[in-house]
Amino acid sequence: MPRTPIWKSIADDLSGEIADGLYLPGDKLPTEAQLAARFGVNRHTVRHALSALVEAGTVHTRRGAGAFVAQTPTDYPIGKRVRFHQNLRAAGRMPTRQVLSFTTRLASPEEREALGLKPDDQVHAYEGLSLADAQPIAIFRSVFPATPFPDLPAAFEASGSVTAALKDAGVADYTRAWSRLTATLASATQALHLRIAEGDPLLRSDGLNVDTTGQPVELGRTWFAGDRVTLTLSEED
Amino acid sequence: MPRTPIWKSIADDLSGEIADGLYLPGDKLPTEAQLAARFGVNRHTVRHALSALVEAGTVHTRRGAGAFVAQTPTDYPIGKRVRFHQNLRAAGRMPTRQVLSFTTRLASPEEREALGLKPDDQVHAYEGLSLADAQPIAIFRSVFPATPFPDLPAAFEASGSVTAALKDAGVADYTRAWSRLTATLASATQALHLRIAEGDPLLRSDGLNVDTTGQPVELGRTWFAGDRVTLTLSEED
DNA sequence: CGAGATTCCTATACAACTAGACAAGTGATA
DNA sequence: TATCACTTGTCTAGTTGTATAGGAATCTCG
Repeated sequence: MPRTPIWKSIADDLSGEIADGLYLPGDKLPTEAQLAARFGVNRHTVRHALSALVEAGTVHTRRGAGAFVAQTPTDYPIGKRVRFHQNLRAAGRMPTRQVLSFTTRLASPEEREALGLKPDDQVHAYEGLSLADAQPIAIFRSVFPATPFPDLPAAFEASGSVTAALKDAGVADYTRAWSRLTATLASATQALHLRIAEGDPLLRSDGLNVDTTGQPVELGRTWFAGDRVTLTLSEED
Repeated sequence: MPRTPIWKSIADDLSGEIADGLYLPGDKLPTEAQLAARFGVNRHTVRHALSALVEAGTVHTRRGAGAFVAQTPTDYPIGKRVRFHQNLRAAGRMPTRQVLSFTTRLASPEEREALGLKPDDQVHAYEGLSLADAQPIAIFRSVFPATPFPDLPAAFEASGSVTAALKDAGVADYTRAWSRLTATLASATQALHLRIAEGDPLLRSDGLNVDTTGQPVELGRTWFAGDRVTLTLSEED
């Protein structure tokens, strides 16, 4: 008669309470010490239970911060040609962008090459997180040449939107000059942002946007969480 | 879970950006608070990373003023990697291929779905390696419906080329109906074929080819070695 | 049955990270 | 000059991650 392990019963209890809505997605669970006290077991036993929930995708943990109820993990289809947001909206997801940083700095050699800049030229670098239903989907970094758009940071500050800020700067429309795709592994910080493990696969998409006159406007690089995202290309787009 | 401490990963990121010339000697780095926001960590973690850079002599800090790139920055060696650029459109028609297997079997549910087959329908499965400069670039698996092409194996045996064999079967031309891209990790066997390490990143491309009448001809799946290959999307794709 | 291996759980210690608060120093401005 | 917002330095406290060690129950196989 195989007795059910305590950690399993704890895991069942917790996932039941989560399913009952006792803890909503994003909520913090009690600390391991509190749970250990509540169930009258060692912290390690609680950890075993929690790691089972992490494995199942029910919760996700952040060292030093706590364990949090995860959003429902699903696969997000993303079209290439269509705008990222509209695509997710169509799929019934709530798309969000979270700004991580917006700085002005010197351009790297690769950025100079792609944007056609001179050695001392500066760029605006915009980094952020793309989320769907509060689930991180991708990390992006956009780089804009600073010379043609000196007021971009201010305009971005005011409107909170890059597209709006670009419009203010006179760029009504732009098109994709090229896209390049490759696969990489998540670094520790990338994994942290995307709430995945270090070494998980990422789909990296690089692209250059140019205005109607062919002048480079934006050099973008996006890292998609490989196990959450599928990039779809269809002939119709 | 994080094999690499986050502070170390941050330190690597920052020293890489300094090496890339984003910040020149004497330049001020973003404030600890800004970096903490960008990397999504606590300020203490950023401080840990910065103190490692100070230790290494890359930057120096002044209380109340900021962190500055040291005058004698240690430029670090850039590993020159040869990257193979591959157009997604042409991906199915690589010059040098190595046949791993050519079998006829029942279709899987996914294959039935994509090719529009009935439960008992059979398919020809063609697996192989794509090579460039005698180096394995990708693993591919193509699946053809057996009913329209009963003689494909024989024709392939004779000509050694799938395109030629298809032509014999009356398919003069075909086009790509859709492509789906995602990132995965290399399994042990995949790693062996591609001569990479298990757990290295792979770029997985799924695609369906249809003939001029819209009839499915080939369902393909290709795993590109992420370290070696960049997929380029032209505007027509 | 019995010995060894495996699983389950406890216990301890330390490293990594978060959180908040306050002191000390800088730089710009009135 | 005095002030004030901002930045770095330091401190305390709490939480999760990992490593090690060991005891007890259970499973496996000769």
